[in-house]
Amino acid sequence: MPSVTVRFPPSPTGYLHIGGARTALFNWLFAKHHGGKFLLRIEDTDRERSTPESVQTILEGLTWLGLDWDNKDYGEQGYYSQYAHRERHAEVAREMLAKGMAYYCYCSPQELEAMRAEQKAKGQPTRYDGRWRDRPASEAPAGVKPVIRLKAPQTGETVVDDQVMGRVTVQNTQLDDMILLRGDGTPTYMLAVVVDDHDMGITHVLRGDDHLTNTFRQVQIYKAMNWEVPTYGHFPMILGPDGAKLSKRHGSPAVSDYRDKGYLPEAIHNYLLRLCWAHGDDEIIPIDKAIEWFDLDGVGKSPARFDFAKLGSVNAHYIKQKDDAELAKLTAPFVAQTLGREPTPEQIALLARAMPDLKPRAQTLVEIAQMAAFYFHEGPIQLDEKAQKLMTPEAKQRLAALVEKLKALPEQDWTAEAIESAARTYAEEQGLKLGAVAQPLRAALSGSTVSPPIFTVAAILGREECLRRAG
RNA sequence: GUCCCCUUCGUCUAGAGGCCCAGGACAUCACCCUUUCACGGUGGUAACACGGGUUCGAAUCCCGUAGGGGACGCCA
Repeated sequence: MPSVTVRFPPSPTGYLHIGGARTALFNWLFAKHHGGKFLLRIEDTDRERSTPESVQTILEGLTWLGLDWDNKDYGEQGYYSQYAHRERHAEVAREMLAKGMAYYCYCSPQELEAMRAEQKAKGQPTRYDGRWRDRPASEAPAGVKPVIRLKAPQTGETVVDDQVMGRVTVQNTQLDDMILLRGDGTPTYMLAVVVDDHDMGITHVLRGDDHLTNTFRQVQIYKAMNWEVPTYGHFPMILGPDGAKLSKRHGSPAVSDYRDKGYLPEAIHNYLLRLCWAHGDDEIIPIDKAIEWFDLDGVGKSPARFDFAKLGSVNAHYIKQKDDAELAKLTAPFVAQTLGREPTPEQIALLARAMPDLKPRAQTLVEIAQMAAFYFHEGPIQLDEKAQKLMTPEAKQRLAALVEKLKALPEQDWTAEAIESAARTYAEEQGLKLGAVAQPLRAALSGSTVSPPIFTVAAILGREECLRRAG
């Protein structure tokens, strides 16, 4: 058995959340760092809200991020389904019942609701009052399917030595007798997590700190079963740019949206890694370094806000670093969007050639695609407003004169250097600045006053296409 | 309401009593490079939430206040 086994347990009720991705990443990194295992468990005990589509989305998200789990060969589905183990969960609940660590409670949901309403009205904390703790089953109302509740300790305290938050203590009077098994015989989250974590041999439970208070209840279950309690670590939450919960209002909580916006998985990695975690002054941390450096002592305690500007700059870094041909391939789907059709292999090859001048100008693949759109334009180029303004009669005259010079360049001499040299010579002859010649050419070839270096553009575009556009 | 956690530049963070009148990154501003826009380079603005202690000395330790977040479901 490896010394470290961790898990990522999403509930399949929607997309893969960016916060969930961060949790998955930290677990994955922790496992890799310690030579342990990273397991995936789908928490699908809520049959109402769990969907197979959501499972798919989550699996895709993790795969896109390269967070491969080590139990891919588990069962038919390739992951551990919590629902599939419901019998085991029920068995554990019954075992606790037999040991006197749990009891039947015959309260109806309405009754519990009324109890809470009353407590709230009195300004008391809302907790189950243990009314069925010692009542014999003979007093059970007819027709009610009882739940099984944990007989939790009523005195003393429960302590968690959290690897991130430190030692946290809660008085047992703050906790109540939680439900382990529902009236319909299905396990609650609290029971299922503990049983599965135990059965899967989980050594470290690393998750968002929204689970910190759940931990005390879970520890009580371990104690009742006399099982070894795992090591815990709770990461601070990721908040939206305004400090509120990350939502669709600003940016998005869905990992798939970042892929669709043209972010690279390695950039998401690097950015997420630096939220609540640091290794000195290091900012750009490739995956192998992340594995080497990641550990719980580097995790901070305070929540972090999501900052799109920084994500953008990290993404820009990884774009610049990426191989041109590969980048062209990754950009192709986005080109298809702006183009309205799939780019041809020739167009992708052209994109790769243009890439050295495209990639330092972009933060996302979408931006690359937009910037490259003019390359693929068919028919006459539409000049944007600024370009039109630039095209004064004099500018047109200069362009025409330059085109005449360029016509003298044969196909095999159609290089960026030769074109630039022609433009420079012409500008010098006329006593003009280079820009006075280059800008009209830029407008004619790209339709804009802004583009990658125009002589390179002209070379990539080719003699024929250039003369067509500028002529 | 009860309990738990958190609090260093706008943002992410370094900092584990003297190395800090606080360092890096992003953002921002200026300059340089330059055919446009970027990239890149150089420099600047900018923070220890507040109030008490402890100490020769506190961003670092303790207490309180304020603010933020989380949990209190037969959801996970």
